[in-house]
Amino acid sequence: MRYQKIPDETVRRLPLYLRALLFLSQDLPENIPSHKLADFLGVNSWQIRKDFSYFGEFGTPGVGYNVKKLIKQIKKILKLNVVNEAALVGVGNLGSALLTYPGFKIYGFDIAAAFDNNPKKIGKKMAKVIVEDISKIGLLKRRNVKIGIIAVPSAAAQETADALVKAGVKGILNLSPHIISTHKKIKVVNIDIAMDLVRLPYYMTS
Amino acid sequence: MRYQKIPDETVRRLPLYLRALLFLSQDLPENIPSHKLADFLGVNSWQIRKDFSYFGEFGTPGVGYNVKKLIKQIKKILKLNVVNEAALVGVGNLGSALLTYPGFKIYGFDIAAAFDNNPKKIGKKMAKVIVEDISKIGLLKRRNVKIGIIAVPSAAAQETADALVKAGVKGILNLSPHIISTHKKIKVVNIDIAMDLVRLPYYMTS
DNA sequence: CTATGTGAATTTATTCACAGCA
DNA sequence: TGCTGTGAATAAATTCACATAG
Repeated sequence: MRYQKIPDETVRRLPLYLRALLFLSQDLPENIPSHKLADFLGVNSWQIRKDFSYFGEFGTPGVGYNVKKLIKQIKKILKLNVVNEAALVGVGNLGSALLTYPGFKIYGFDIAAAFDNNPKKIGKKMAKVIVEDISKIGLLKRRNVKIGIIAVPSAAAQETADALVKAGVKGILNLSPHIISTHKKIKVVNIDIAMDLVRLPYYMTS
Repeated sequence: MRYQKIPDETVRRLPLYLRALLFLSQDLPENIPSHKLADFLGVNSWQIRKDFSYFGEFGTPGVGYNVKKLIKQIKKILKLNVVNEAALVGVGNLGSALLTYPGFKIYGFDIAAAFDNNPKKIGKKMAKVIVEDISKIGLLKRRNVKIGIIAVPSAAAQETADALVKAGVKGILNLSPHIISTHKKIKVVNIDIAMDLVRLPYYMTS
């Protein structure tokens, strides 16, 4: 099973496993069996074992998985074993929330730059970064930042994406409701909270 | 095909179709063929036709789909044809972003109440609502609010969920990274931006 | 002719069940 | 005995190809 394509669904779940393991590792024995992790996450144990099996064997029968080793492995698979620097564009409410959110660090993420077009915001220090003028976005190339986060109003999303790609960014998290188009080598992940909110009534009983 | 279970994946895509149609309907002819909508969304036309086919036939061969009728249908399917009132808990950066986000309205959503435990915020008017003390959350029952949005710090997520459910809420959008457990009749949708961000390095080339 | 709607084929993902290791 | 790892079975979703409607 070791050398085959990893299902997309498995890749989607790995971050969830990682988050759970990082949380549980605070006060946990050295090893965790798949069913314990499964219970915590509300999924099935065979799902977890199957997912892990795509990457090789890092569990011990009768014992479980070594938590530290497992965390290390998942980080390696997801390429989180190095620090990933990201640039934020748009320091509104949402952007500010991201800047001040301390939770990215444990995944090896660091928002290393922030841009805005509002003169009132430019130059201000937020969290650890100083907000820069959007026109300076090209500097990302030199700084070797490969990830961009779009938190600008819808109407500016496409041009922001273009500017990010031009600045050498290879992956984009688009938080605007606008669909952006890029070269297909660029990986784009979209989050529109409205899209998830809107699904609730369909599933709600009564 | 008309009377069978609707695939979850189809339900997940319906809001995307709706968003695109609402956007396109601004300056569009009366009808749109599936391939036009598909191009706009970057998906395949047969996917769209298949998805729509689960709900009945509302297209016209040789012409396409009547945009207005289609919007109406999708809204009806998703139960968005009535106003859905939601309550926000936690008026930090993220909560504020949601409160001031005007985009929910077109989906029939209205954040009708906001709660916080910070005395400095209680009583303040934000967007259209006045922030109330978290202890007043029980009043939602009387106001018939069925949807809750959790935007509080991780550590308070579970107690917030419990309070919301006690107040009669049937659907929860959990924006905290904490996994909340509720009665299984309650529909919970989780968004953790970190989980999506973290997936980028895996897919990025070079 | 154009575009829908859908059975059938294919691909992908989930679930099961159990051999085999510690 | 307890738990992993995985082939095999099942289920679900996607893709195709085309009959059919306007």
